[in-house]
Amino acid sequence: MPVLAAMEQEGITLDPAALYELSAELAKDISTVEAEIQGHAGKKFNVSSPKQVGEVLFEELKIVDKPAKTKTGQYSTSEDVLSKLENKHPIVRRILDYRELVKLKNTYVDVLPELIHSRTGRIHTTFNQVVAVTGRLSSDNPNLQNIPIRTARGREIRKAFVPRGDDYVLFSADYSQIELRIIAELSKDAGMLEAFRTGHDIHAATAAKVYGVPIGDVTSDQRRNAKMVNFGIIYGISAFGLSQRVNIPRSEAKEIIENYFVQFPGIKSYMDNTINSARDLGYVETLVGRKRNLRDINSKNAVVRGFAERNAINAPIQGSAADMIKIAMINIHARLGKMKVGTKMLLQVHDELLFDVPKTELEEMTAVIKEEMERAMPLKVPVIAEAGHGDNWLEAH
DNA sequence: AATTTCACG
DNA sequence: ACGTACGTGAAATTA
Repeated sequence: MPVLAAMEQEGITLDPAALYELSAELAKDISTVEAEIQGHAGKKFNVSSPKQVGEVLFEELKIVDKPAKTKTGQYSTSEDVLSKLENKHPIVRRILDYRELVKLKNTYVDVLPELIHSRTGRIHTTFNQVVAVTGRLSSDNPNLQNIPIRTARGREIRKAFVPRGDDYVLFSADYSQIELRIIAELSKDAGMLEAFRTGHDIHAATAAKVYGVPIGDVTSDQRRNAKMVNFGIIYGISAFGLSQRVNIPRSEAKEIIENYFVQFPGIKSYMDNTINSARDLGYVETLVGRKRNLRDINSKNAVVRGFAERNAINAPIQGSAADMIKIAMINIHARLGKMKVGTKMLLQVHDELLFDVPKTELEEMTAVIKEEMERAMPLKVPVIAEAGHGDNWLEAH
C-alpha cells in the first residue's frame, strides 16, 4: 500500500501540446475516412454504431452469406470478425481504420490532457490492489496500464509521457517472458527448463520441438504459430481458440496441440494435476500460496466447468508473475528510500516498471532495478529483466 | 444499465 | 450439441 500510494501521489508528466497536435490530425483523418465509408455505403450513417455498421455490411452490401451474430442477436462487427472479411469489400478496412482513430482520439488524446492535476501538473492514476482475481494490480481514473503502443498513431500517444524535467529520463524495466518461465517452474517440464537455461528464443525453441526441425531452420510462420501456442498454454489452450487465433482448421490446431504435449509432457501432466487438485480443494495457488477459489470447477455444465478449468491453469501463472513484481516493487521502493536518491517509481504495467531517473543516477539505477527485479522470486530458470531509457515512454522501451 | 468494441499485459 | 483461449478499464451506443 505505501508503495502504490507513493506512485499515485508522484504522478507522471504529460506533454499536452503533443496531444493537441495529434488530436487535430486525427480529427482530419477521421472525417476523411468517415466520408469514404459513407461513400461506399451510399448514405450517411453513424459509423460509431455497431448496429448501423452491421446493417450496412450485411443487409445492404451483403458482403457475406451468414454473418456472425452477438449473443443478443445483433450482427457482430468486432475486429476479429471484420479482419477476416477485409477482402470482401474495401469498406471493411476503412471501418477498422475509423475505429482505431476514434478509439485513440476519444479514449486517450482528448481525455488525458484534461486530467493534468492543477497543483502538481501531472497525471495521477489509482492502482487497485483488490480488483483483479489473479492478484494483478489494475489502474483506473485514468487507466495508465493500457496506453497504446501497437500502432503508429498509438505510439505517438506514448511519446507524450515524458520525464519530470530536463535532467531526468524515463526508465523502463520489464520481465522477459515471465509467464512462460513461471510455467517452467510450476511444471518442471524438462524441455521447457532446458529451453530457458540455454537462453534460446523460447518461441523458436518451441517451434523447433513441435515441428521437429533444428532451431536454426525454424521459419517465421512456424515461430509465429509456436508463439500463439505458448500463449494458448498460458490461457488454458483449446483447439478452437488456437484455430481462431492462427486462422487454421480446428483439426490442424488439434494436431499441433497434441504434438506440443508429446514434446512437453511435463506441461501436460502439470495441467492435468492442477485441474484435479482444484476439483478436490476448490482452489488453486500461486508460487507464494495466494489462492483463487474456483467455485465452478465441479459444475455439471461443461461450458461453465471449462471456464473454471482454464482459470485453474491461468491463475497460478498470471498470479505468480503478479506476486513476483509486487515483491520487487516493495524491495525497490525500500532500497530507493535508503539510498536517498532522486529516482521515483511511477507506474507498473504487469511485467514492467517505469521510473523517473535523474541522468546522474542512470548507471546506478540500471544495476539496482534490474537486480531487484531478477532476485525478487528466484526460479529454477533465469529471471531476466530488460531495461531501457529515453526522453519519453516509447523510447524507454 | 447493458452491450459492444477495443486499448493494454 | 454446446460455446470456448487469461486478466483488466473506458467510451459510445443501445435498450
